[in-house]
Amino acid sequence: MTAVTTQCCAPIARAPLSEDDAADLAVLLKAVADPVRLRLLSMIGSHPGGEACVCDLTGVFDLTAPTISHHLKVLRTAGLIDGERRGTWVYYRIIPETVSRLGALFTPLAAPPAAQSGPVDVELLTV
Amino acid sequence: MTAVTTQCCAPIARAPLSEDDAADLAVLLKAVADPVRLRLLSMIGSHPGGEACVCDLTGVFDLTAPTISHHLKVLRTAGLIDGERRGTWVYYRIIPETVSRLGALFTPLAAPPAAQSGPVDVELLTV
DNA sequence: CCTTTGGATAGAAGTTCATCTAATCAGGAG
DNA sequence: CTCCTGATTAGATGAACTTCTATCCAAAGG
Repeated sequence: MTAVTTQCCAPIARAPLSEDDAADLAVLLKAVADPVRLRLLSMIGSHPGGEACVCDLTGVFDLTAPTISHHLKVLRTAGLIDGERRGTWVYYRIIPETVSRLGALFTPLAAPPAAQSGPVDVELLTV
Repeated sequence: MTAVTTQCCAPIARAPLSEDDAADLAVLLKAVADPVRLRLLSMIGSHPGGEACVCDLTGVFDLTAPTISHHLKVLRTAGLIDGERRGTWVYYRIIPETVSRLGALFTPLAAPPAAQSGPVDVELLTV
């Protein structure tokens, strides 16, 4: 266990964020701060096999294919998903490291109403 | 323990998000998807006593007071912070429940490179 | 080769958002 | 009461974002 142990606050509430870190994280958060992209991310992540074809995604929304393509590109540019063409179709899958980076920002606030049974060990990411 | 136990994926990667849930969460995420608001949140949360006066916040940024006030209002409207006037000054503090709701969305993806020692119990929030 | 289908790119239109200046509200101090 | 300071509200402006249509690229089949 190489992590720093804490039982208090989320990283975001433990020390002031630097200007650079805040700018970095804002880019990442902006990528997921959209209903369509949030649903795309969850559809890709929960798809059997861990990956989803674009053709599985376009039909679900009331949007044109280029719009879906645009949103996938935003997620991809942010490093949240990765895509690969195999033959005719393109498959996307989640990049867990980036997703967990978001979670680590807000999570270790522990349980606010009823505290967890024991102290929670938290990786202190360098963002 | 009334929670569902899992050792796999973040909630966002476990089941497709409904349209309504995605819209709700996008509003919350949009509130934190800004460098200034991210820093405001972390400055308020990490301030001694758990609360910060607006006067502590305005000087740090290269922005006018009304702009800071606007950002604080966005955070407040989203339910991430709460403010109270005491005499001359207004003090803001974090609402941990809302912050942890964000963390719960992305976190339980476990440790991607090296798995945690044991399975992690995760509250399955209804969002 | 030509055609068809899946997907991405280019550019435009409408909307949302961050920021400013100016004006307003709330408490204290003289 | 009047003035000063802390903070918010109102309105305007310019940039960024979401979505569209039209076009283009890539792979597979006839």
